[in-house]
Amino acid sequence: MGRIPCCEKDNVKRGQWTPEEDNKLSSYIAQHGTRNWRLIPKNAGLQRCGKSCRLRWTNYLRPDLKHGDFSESEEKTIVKLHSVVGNRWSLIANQLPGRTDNDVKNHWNTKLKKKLSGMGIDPVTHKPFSHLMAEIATTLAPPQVAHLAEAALGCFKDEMLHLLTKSRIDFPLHRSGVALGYDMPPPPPGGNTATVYIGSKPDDKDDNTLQKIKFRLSRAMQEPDTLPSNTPWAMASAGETSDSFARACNPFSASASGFQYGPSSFGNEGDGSPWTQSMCTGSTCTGGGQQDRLPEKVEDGDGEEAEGGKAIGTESNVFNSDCVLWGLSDDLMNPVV
DNA sequence: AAACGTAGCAACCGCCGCCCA
DNA sequence: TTGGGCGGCGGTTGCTACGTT
Repeated sequence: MGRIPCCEKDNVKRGQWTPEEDNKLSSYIAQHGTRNWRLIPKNAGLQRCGKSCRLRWTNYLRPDLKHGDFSESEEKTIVKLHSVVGNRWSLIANQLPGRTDNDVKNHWNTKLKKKLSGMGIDPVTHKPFSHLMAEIATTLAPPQVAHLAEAALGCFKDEMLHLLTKSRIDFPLHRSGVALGYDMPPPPPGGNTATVYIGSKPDDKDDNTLQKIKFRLSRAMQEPDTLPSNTPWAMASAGETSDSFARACNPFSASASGFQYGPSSFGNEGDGSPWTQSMCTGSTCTGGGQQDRLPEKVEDGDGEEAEGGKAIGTESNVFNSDCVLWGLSDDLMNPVV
């Protein structure tokens, strides 16, 4: 069986577009519009697949496209929306005028993911790595916890070493958290520099740092209940001698600035954590079935629930009550615009 | 200066859902 | 009701520029 290819691959050109091709496509679309992508290359005199033309137009040639770096607010929007809808790039791009899904996806994969990881936040679940570990650890018996700690150490060793010793963190940990929409607690004394340098000479610190990480990780795993609440975000001080790693197990606190994850949004499951399963079931918030669908319409003008709402989350529609909490406009919460 | 590694971006691929005959 | 065509989407790949050793 198999699907019929969208065009005869033998006769179509692939790879980079030339300026001539761009001109042909642009001028054809300017005259005739984008009605039938299959016919466009033929009529425009291009030896390209219709799909390729569509992609070139939507991702590059469209006059309303914004080229260049993403602004802080754009990044913030991406992070916000990603935490809700996951990898629904087109949906996210819809909220960023002039940006395409490809742009957003690339920016996420090349920049934002690393930024979040560097902040100790899992870009998939938007939870602090340490909190994830602590959460898992609470379900395990002590011997398993020890194994988990070892395994985690193995998994994250490279990243941690990179972060802690190899190079400077070239984005401001605390402020970047705010910039990305996370509500970041104030930095620890002396740790409020815009660029944080951790460690000086990697070689003589590696072993020592590893030992510290090991110790803190084990402690965090074994004593999740003793973790202080509302303690400062501590990743920036991971190179210090304090129990910063354990403190990092504590997620962000709630405040009025920016968007935030909050217990009220997702139903606190009684562990004192603002994080709940509904937020953390996977990259695309897939709880299964249709749960990852955005509401087609959350509310109409009268505040009356309209039909077609497809909730994200488990019990309640997070969009219904949390627009304000997330600091998102109604437009953002209603992707069908 | 050359080799190698990495990051960023553009483009491709294949699947999916909608529309229409 | 069904099946084909088409556009849209997300994941992945490949190329290029830049940085590091």
